[in-house]
Amino acid sequence: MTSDTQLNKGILEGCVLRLVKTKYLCPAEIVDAMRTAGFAEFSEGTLYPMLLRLEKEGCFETKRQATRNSPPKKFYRLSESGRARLEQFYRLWSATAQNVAKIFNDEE
Amino acid sequence: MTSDTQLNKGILEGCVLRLVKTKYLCPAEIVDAMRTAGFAEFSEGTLYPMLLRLEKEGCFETKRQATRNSPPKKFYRLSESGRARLEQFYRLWSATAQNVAKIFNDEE
DNA sequence: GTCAGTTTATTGCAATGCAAGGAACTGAAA
DNA sequence: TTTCAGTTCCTTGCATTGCAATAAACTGAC
Repeated sequence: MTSDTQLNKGILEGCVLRLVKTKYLCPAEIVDAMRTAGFAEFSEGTLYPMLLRLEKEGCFETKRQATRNSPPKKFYRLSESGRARLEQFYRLWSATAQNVAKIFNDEE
Repeated sequence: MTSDTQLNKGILEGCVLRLVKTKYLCPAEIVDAMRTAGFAEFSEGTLYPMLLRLEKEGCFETKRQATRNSPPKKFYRLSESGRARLEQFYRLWSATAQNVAKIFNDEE
């Protein structure tokens, strides 16, 4: 495990929550969006356990959709409880980013 | 463990490295500075293991100073190798912060 | 029915925050 | 000298999450 991974803890989850805030996305679309945003290494090995965890906690509404040539895809969108969690994350993220800025922008 | 804790992973370490970039600080001073910056819950239970870890990896120059009424204090300042680690953290932090901004500032 | 391709799911490990508790050092009091 | 209180330093153990690796399940085509 690289030390890069540690910094991601909590952040990736917050971003995924944000991505499905208003529209249903399937895992492949989430991975795409994360990579496009700059999380180039974001993988399904990270996403699936995360989705399962969050779903167990009631953060999603899900639906399945048939496809050609593969098992039906599962789509995720934020539930009410997920929305609360997203807001909590963003508050914490904003505060943390400000704290870091304070420390790094200090003179000397 | 609260979920808050996860977001801190890696970030606290980067901040501590920054604090001792140019001057020797003892643990109590580091805790003070972290709390002042907004990490209100930052504790010695977090700091000491971190200092030991980073010292083992050669990130610090240290010195001891006698005190009244207590064991000698230990002071920490960044070494060359610590400086490299600090820079690596900050690059990663900046990139990550930008990625998060991309995801959260997207329309809709 | 078997096979290849795609999607979903599971298992296990590594790293770090942090609580809890303990050890060590000092000066003063007894 | 011994004990005590105060302060500082250190250690142990657990919880959480990212992520690699692997397996399972579903589908259409041959």
